[in-house]
Amino acid sequence: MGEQKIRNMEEFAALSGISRPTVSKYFNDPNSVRPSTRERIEAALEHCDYRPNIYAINQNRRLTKNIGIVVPFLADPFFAEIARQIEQRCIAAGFWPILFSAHGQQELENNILDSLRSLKPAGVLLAPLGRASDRKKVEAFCAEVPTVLFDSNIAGIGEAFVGSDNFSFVSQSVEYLSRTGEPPCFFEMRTPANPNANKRRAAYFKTMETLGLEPRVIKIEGEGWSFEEIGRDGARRVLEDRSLPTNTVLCSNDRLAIGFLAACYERGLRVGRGDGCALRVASHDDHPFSRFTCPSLTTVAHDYDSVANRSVETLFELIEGGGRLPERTETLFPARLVLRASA
Amino acid sequence: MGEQKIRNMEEFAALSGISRPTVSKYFNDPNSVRPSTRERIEAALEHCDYRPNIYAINQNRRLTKNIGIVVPFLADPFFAEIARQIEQRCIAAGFWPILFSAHGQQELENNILDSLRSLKPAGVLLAPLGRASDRKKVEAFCAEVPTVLFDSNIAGIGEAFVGSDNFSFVSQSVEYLSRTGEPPCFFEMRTPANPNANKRRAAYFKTMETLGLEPRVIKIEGEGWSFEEIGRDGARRVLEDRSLPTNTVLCSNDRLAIGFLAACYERGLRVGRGDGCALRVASHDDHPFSRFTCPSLTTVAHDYDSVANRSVETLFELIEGGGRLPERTETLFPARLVLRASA
DNA sequence: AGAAAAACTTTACGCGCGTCAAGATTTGGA
DNA sequence: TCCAAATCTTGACGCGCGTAAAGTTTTTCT
Repeated sequence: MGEQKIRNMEEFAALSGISRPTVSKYFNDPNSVRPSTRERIEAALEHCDYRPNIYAINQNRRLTKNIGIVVPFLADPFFAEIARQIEQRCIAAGFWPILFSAHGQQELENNILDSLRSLKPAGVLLAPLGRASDRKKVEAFCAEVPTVLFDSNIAGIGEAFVGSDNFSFVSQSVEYLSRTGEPPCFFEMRTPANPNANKRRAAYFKTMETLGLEPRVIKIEGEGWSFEEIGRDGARRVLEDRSLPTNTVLCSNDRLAIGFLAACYERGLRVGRGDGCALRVASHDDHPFSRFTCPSLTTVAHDYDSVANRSVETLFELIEGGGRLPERTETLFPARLVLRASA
Repeated sequence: MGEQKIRNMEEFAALSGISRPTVSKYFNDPNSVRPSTRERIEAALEHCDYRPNIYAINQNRRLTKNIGIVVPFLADPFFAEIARQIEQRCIAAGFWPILFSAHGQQELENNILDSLRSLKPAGVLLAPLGRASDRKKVEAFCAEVPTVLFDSNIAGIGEAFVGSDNFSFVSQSVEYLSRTGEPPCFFEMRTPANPNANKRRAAYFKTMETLGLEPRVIKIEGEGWSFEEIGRDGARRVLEDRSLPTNTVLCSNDRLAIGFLAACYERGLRVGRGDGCALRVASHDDHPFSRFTCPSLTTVAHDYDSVANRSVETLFELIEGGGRLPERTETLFPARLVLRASA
């Protein structure tokens, strides 16, 4: 291969002995041509590495095969991991995924949406920043481009939402902790970036009420996406003040918990469920690093696979349906308690 | 804005009262037209949100404004962070960065290179997988597309390399550790994924020799990019066997060290430089999580900023030079020792 | 074997923009 | 004020491919 220099489909068609429109048909769907024709084209492809010009292709299609994937913060391995899974599924389905991260900034999220408009994607999978999102711009975008939201919901925006069931997360952690020791207080940011945090707080109240226990929430200061640092600094203060109402802390998410554990370690507080332990700490997300914390973190896991799968499936349905779904569905997957050493 | 529906540059030109070729000129470089003309065009842009069709643009350019960014493993926050910095610099310079991750797999890296060829990028910033890379394919790619390697070097491939100076990393850590306690043994994977690991081992030998100390290397088993797990499992074995030759361990990189610390914690070994500590552990990279380990990790930091900056600058020079540089340069930035609690 | 169906070839146009050439207009400087 | 330089307009072609229409060949099925 690589002998000839083919400049366009015309030349390639001549080389293969098949007419250009048929070759074009082949590249759109290899199964749409007769097997014997397909063989001749593929034989020709062995002799040169011709590939159709994607810009010319996309210019003449109303819709491209591009799929935009937008996450709020790619430096969080949680998003990197789910983006990876989504990416692979799009490729397997013959689409061209393009990954974007807003890096926690509204301005960047807006720029990404603008870029995506230019790309004329067949569809977009969007995990919005949440509180920091420019709601109107996201809404306007979703009205133009077939979009499925994932991870973080914005009511009424996008053709569908797929995510994890925050109530399932929190009810499991709260029930487990209450059953095996002191009921937990809830440790979170005062102004969380992500709307899931609000749902988790609500679920905490609800579950504590159901169990007949008194809820206690600790709100810490901090802005942005440096959750570990915010969690550590907040924990330092709480431990300094000795203001923890219980010996059991349920963090809103694993990244805060990672910071909490760091603060505990600094103060020489032993965390875990053993006898010599001063505290139990648990959390939610099953962050990729949570199995390597000290102690390893008891948490509640997202069903990554299902969320990625269903997000992509829903987007494909949306694309096949011409960009609209009969109604906006919200799919929530239950979580799974992961017992480790910290609680 | 958003009143009119503009379908192409022809219509937009009519609306703005400027001829289409001049409008085209404006979009290629707003400063290439007379200020009064620019104002009229930009006034028209207020009334409608016209943007040129990028596919039509790129079809008629030999080179696009795209820049490919390829990293080996995006779920590693180190790469996410450096990709972010590179991305922002490209955008600031008017380019379109497109981010790809090989997710540790050769097949994916090859696919990415194929995709990039189709994108006709102005240039590519490539951090190759390293040992797992398909050397010939990477070489063939770099011969076609102006490419700057970063982070991980492959001798002779690409127009330039920009990365960190592994000798600087290791000499600083070894000297510090030897000066303040027992000299370190070197903890690494037997078959490291990344060529930097080999350079670090060599630097360890060299530095130990210079200091007149006997080098001791611990090689652990494991394949792939789950370094934390590999490090933890390797450490478990070493601690179980009591086969550590010294009380000071220098890990090849932070992710191995994170696993090492987890294993120490499991066994109740106190890590740090204090009196009650059984072990000192240090490492290299200043991974974003290394400040939140227990104890926080003494490490040697990449000069992220300089590496990102110089990579991008070098690529821009390459692009301006028409895709070739006078000679292949290798730029190595020194590292910076970061003292924390673990050593 | 014959006819209908399927797949192909030929021819041609259009997509939206880059870019060139020739001529008209505006600008800046003496 | 006048001229050269800079900038603009007009008109036209080409990029590589999608896609439609009309006619031809091949396949499939009875």
